[in-house]
Amino acid sequence: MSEATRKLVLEAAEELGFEPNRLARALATARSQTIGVVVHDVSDPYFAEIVRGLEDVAGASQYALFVSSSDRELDKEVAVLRAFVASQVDAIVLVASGMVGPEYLSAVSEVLGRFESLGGVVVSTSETSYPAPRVVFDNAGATRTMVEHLVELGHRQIAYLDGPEELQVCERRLAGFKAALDTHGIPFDPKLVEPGGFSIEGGARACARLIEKARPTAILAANDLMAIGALETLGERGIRVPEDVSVAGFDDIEFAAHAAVPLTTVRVPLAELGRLGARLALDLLEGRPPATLPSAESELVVRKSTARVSA
Amino acid sequence: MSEATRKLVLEAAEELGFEPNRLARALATARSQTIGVVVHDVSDPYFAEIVRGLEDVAGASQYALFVSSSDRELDKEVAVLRAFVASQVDAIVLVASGMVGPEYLSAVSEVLGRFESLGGVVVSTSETSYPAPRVVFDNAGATRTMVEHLVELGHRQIAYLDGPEELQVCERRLAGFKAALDTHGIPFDPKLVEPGGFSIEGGARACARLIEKARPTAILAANDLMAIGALETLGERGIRVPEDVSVAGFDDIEFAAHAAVPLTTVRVPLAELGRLGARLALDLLEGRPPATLPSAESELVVRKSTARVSA
DNA sequence: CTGTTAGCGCCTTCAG
DNA sequence: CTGAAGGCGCTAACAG
Repeated sequence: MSEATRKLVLEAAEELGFEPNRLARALATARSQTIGVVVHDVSDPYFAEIVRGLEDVAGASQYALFVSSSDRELDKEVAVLRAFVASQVDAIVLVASGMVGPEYLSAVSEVLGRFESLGGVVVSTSETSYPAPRVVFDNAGATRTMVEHLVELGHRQIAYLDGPEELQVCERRLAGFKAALDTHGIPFDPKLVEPGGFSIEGGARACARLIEKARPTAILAANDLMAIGALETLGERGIRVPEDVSVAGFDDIEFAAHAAVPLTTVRVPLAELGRLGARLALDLLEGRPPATLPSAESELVVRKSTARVSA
Repeated sequence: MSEATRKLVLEAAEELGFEPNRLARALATARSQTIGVVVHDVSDPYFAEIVRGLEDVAGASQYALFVSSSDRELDKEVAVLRAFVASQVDAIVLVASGMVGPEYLSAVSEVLGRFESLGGVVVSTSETSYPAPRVVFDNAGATRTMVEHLVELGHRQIAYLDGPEELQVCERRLAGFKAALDTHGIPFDPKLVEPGGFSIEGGARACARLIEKARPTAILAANDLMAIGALETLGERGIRVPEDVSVAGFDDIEFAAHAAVPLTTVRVPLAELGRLGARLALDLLEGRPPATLPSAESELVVRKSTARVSA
């Protein structure tokens, strides 16, 4: 075939919008240019923002993203992971926090171990016991920072609205909470901890249960969604925020600044977490030395929902 | 091979967690069990909720979802669509609203037309000029309902915070706005329309520009995000909602109920839109007669941000 | 009805 | 350097 013909063919292909079949290419090269992303729930702004970050850098390198929600159920998570490996994704990103307990690790290891031994890359942007390279975020430390803010405002009766206790991220956040109390000589009172779902509704209910049995001067929620739910419950009861009780969130989802009372919270750079996670996965895939321990820093964001303790 | 051997192999496969290679299967069968979803921005709660709905029903039928954001840019959208067809997705779901103008239709048709002529299925859950089977939602009608609510409260100076004018969904919503004014004998005043980005920030700015030049008694935003932005701007200016001015949103994203002032809005059943879209795509893929014109109904949700006009 | 074979579209190898 | 051939893992069509 002459050079001229070659050009003609290429042009014709271009004109006809011909696109090489990625499936066939993937089968031949054992590279699908595809990354599987497991989240707990895509419609949760926390995950949605991370996915966006992932998409931005993965997309720039022509990787397509499979996104699936596990609903914080081990079975679903395993099913999703299985589907990813069956689809020959090049990498899997664990955005969904791992679960506490040995069943999680063993179930997940069974799938991911095989995946990795076949050359698959696994990275994590969350707290998980599965030993994968990860983007580090200090959940415990960030929680301590928040507690410190509350303590500085004079609070000592600090309640904690915990998320789903089976999540490792909740364990870490709770650990930070306890540690902070400890360093400030505040005894830990289990009655001041109330778990609930990681949602507005969950936070609202947990808060309702909490104020039935205790009267804290401050309430720290395990995430912004729960804090927003707390705001709602408090509002219904005529308890003013921050005059009667301070409320703090965690994550700084976009909406935190626009809640009924603008939320004091800890900023977690979600999109950045996603970007770093994707970069880490790409580096590993292309055999580049990954950026030295990619880590995302938190930042205390003080808004209107916390104030000096009154009386 | 004997029956016994067969069983043994199957068991062994099960034990080893063997999963057939979906890529190879896809190549052989020309069915990838994969659906491409184009949204404007996954981190926007509007799209995140729709994607969740899509995922739920597609996942139940073992379809995996590619999700990509176009950022409301034609070039990106075309690139995303091309990538989807190159990936041999079985169906493409247009969640991202189409754009006004002939370039959109021709650019998108070039890719999608080829895709369809090769047996691909295209469906839409949004306003788009591309002639694909779709889940119907009456944007104009829902907007009229909202305007009617405002009119019943005595408002006649109604401003409209429009979204990105190049979006077809905005065109529809604006058309509904104008039509409603017309049926109530309220002259349409272009000064009372201010466009902005479909975001909190965009709404905040548009609202700021608006109140520089006009004093409406009610402000209707093209979506909840913009309405939330308007709430912010109004709050900064000391303008009370709903006492001084009523504000209404559109979509009823989860946060609408928890905004600084709980938003009166129009509920768009987002997750349902996604579910219907996925079902439509699946029906078409499996050659089933699709549900008769799948359509999603809106509902007026009156909360605290709108009130009878004062004075 | 089981067992074999060709081929999906591409890439990589090897020969020319 | 260009061109032909084999194979990626699977399924469909076929022969036995």
